[in-house]
Amino acid sequence: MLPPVAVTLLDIAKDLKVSVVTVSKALRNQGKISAATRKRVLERAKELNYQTNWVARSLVTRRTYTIGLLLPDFTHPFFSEIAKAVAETIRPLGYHLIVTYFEEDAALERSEAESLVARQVDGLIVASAQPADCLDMFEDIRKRKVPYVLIDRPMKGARASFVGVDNQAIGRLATEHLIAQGCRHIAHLRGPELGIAADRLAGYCQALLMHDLTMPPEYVVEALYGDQSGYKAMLKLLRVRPRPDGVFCYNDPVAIGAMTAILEQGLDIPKDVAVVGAGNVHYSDLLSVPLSTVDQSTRQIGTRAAELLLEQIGAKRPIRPRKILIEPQLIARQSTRRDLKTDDFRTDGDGNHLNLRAPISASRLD
Amino acid sequence: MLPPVAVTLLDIAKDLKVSVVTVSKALRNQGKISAATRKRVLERAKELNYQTNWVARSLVTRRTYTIGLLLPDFTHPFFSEIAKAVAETIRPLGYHLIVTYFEEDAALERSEAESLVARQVDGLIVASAQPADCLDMFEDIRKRKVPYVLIDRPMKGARASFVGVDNQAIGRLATEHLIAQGCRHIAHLRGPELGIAADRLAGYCQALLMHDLTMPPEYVVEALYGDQSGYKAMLKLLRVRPRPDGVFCYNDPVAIGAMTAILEQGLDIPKDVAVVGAGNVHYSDLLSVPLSTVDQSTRQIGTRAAELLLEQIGAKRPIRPRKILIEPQLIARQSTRRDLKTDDFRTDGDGNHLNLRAPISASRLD
DNA sequence: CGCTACAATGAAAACGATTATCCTCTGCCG
DNA sequence: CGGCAGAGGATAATCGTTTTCATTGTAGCG
Repeated sequence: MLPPVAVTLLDIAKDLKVSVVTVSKALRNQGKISAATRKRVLERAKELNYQTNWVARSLVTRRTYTIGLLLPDFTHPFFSEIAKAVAETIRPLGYHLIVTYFEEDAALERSEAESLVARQVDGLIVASAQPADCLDMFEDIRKRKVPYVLIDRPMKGARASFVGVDNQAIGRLATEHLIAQGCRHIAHLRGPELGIAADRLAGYCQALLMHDLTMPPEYVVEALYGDQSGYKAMLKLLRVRPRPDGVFCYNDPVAIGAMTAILEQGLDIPKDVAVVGAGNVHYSDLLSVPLSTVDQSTRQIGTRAAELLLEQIGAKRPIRPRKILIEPQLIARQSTRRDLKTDDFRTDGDGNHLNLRAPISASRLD
Repeated sequence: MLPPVAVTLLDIAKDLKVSVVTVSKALRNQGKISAATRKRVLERAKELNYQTNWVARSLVTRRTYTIGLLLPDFTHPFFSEIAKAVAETIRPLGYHLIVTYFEEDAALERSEAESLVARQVDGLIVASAQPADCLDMFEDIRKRKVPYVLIDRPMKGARASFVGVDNQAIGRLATEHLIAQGCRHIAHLRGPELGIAADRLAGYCQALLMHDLTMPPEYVVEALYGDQSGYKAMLKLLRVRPRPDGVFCYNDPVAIGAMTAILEQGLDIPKDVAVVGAGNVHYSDLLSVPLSTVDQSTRQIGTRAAELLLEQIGAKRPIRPRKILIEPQLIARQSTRRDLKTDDFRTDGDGNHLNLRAPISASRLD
């Protein structure tokens, strides 16, 4: 029977009549140790089922091999995919993830950040909801010399690396796709977040300009995040004349709401109105009309952020912050492609996009 | 300017010309300390922006205030909801969550469990993929005296508390609902997992028996997890005569695949074939035919598991393991209710089930 | 043989807290 | 005046590692 509490270096040392130092070195295969004693130590350690006490080790090495992930909500598929990608990237190096969410509550976010720092995480990845003028949280973190990387939501003034999508490109891609499909009256249901929504709007405008299309101001209607608001905004939009024949929606949920409204009015998608969303939420191809969307390579955001962070953690001196914008990709489905019928999608047999149990990202790995 | 590295108790102590112990006691408001010095300490600590070094504290208290969450995949909405519920429950007590996933890889699961234990987590919540006969992982954990709670997938022989759904009740509820809707030829697309799928199948049989209905063996077809397999299995099922007029599917993805197959054959849902799934995956009401399903109160699983674990952590002696089965709830939507049309659902205006950004669980809190 | 060089090991001092124990006042009472 | 109690605080030990540096022992070499 093994001892009731965990085996320590000292136990092994006494057992072998050597010093703790020797055992420690042997186990880490570091420093000068004869092959013979090393072998003895390793064997005995295995027999006793020794496991490193990471708390003790961390105290002296000042490395916990944990990184903190601070998210608005890890239930949201966008963030949970990021979390997974991060975890996947850091795992081979022995890192673990402490995740927290703060539900868009800036105060909670600050206290959680502090708490993670107190736990001595080696680094932090944050999708922050701090108001634009409020940088003290980041100042605090910087003072504590904890490396951190921002994702998804850029923060002006926070001197840290950032990884996100090129939101302007999203707007551009979506709008250009509608144009290519023959739409000439293209509207936009814009989102509420200043930064992101503004960029997508800018991309939309840019694309229109490049094709010498101009739209009346009523063509841009503010929606919020969810489909309810998309539904309402779309109803408003459908009363505008000339009626739009294409809509670029801030995100997929908004697009879903918009589609509901359109169908309810007895109009056809995409014949009467074509719809593009953004985000490629993983069920968007299971809807009654599979939704065209712009994929934001969610996994890549996580992966790149993790890589950047690890690089910073490994570095002696702080590294110059970098800004990485992932290029989005258009995914055309039935809600915009007038040449296709439902069944072409439902049974396209590539076997990926219908499989919910497989890693959701399987069809999007790059 | 604050010191470049973190402030320690010693810094405060020297500053105030008292001992570290005094500072420590003052900050924790414990032991005998005069109100005056306590106040002085607190003030100075705040000024210097002192933060507890949790690693150091953990080393001596043997408490890390972290709990490990070991999941097959936290990208899956079922598990990410659980994770959130757990996090929410433990947060008020100062606990944090270290999450890992193992993608149904039993070996990876074992190594991750070991790793979490080495990190001295105070407890563990596991949705295990260990084969039924393989308990050594749990034995190891028990030997290390780390409390743990199993969720979702029961493990015979692991002497630990378990929280999950009553899968048999799921089968019963779903089948009885179909019967109540007038179906008389009720088939089942069963899942692959022995434990869970078997229970749901048993519930299905039980319900049939109680209503004196008997089915030919061809009415039970094995599907796997995903919608691809549901699609194929349903095609097979549709060739059986008499053709089923109701199907209970192992889970929502399978049901979605099945619906695709049914619609493709030119049949009507629910008129020709009614469909029930299980799980209430959060987009099941956005499908072309909103899917009736059995809700498994995912949040409750997380909450109860966390409560059980905390109780165990707080206890001096190990607590007798408990088994908690959450009662599932039927959610009738259009795929079974012949009295309703699509629009009744699409615009039912309760505002919750359409809102994807709001906490997904908002409509399911109990 | 004496000296250097190096390989293998160990002793002691961190790391930053907590816990148990011990000391020193002060005030009070008989 | 002696003794005692208790409040308030200090000292020392501990948690399980790593790190730095000193101490061996052994071999190589002129």
